[in-house]
Amino acid sequence: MEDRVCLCKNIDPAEMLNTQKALPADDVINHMADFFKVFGDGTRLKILYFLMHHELCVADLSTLVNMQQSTVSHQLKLLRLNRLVKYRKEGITVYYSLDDSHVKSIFELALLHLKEQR
Amino acid sequence: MEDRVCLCKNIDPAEMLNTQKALPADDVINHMADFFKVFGDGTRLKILYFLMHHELCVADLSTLVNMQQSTVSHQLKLLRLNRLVKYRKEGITVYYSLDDSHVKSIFELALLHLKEQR
DNA sequence: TATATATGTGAATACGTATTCATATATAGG
DNA sequence: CCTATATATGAATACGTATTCACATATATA
Repeated sequence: MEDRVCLCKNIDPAEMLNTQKALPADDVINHMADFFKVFGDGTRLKILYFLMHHELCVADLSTLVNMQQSTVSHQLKLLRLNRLVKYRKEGITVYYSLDDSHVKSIFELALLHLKEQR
Repeated sequence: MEDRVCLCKNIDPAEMLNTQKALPADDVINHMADFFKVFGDGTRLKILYFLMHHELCVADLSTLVNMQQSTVSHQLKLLRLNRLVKYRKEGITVYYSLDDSHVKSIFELALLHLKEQR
């Protein structure tokens, strides 16, 4: 980039500085991006969708999403790391369930957006 | 996958079928995933954030996000295709603005989620 | 028409990531 | 202890994608 502070073609430099200062810090932005990335995959969306209705073990989940158990395990790990799901062990099987109250609202917003397009 | 309809380790086969039927169609799921993918990138998040506050031309946007104009143009195209931003041409310069009422709510939900983690 | 400026775009590149395979780990039962 | 079952995980692979570079396009102005 140039070594000027601001190119300011069309808005007031002072206002631009204020706008820039109001931007969330880079790590916040990155966390947000990571959060949305989790929702940016069909398999994970399906998993989350099913977990909105049931607590489910890995085997049943992999049947429902029609993917290999290994794939589902990998994705569940990602969902766990992002604290969207939690699990409970019962003997040999592991039951997963939602661990975030916002998942449903987020789904609904996305569907709203899609509906408003032709 | 196996040629059985359902492995049904732990939930009732009938209920599983119902759950499976209630899942949005694959193309809806894919559209949702694509929608979230758009938010899954820091540069685009910043662009959207700035457009929440101002209508802005490409040059000013690229200054604000501190990225090359070419990069910003590419990302704006993606945002346009997903109908998240609209533009207005004035002579030689192009002004972008938000084209979706849900962007703000979506940002807020993400921030809520992040706040609730340690 | 020639030039300058703002934006858009195709190709190349480097990096991320979803899936699969093979295998490891953990646990229950004999 | 041995076996079967459920889940987790590392390596490999194939594919997607964010960015940059170089250049094209469009528009205003001299």
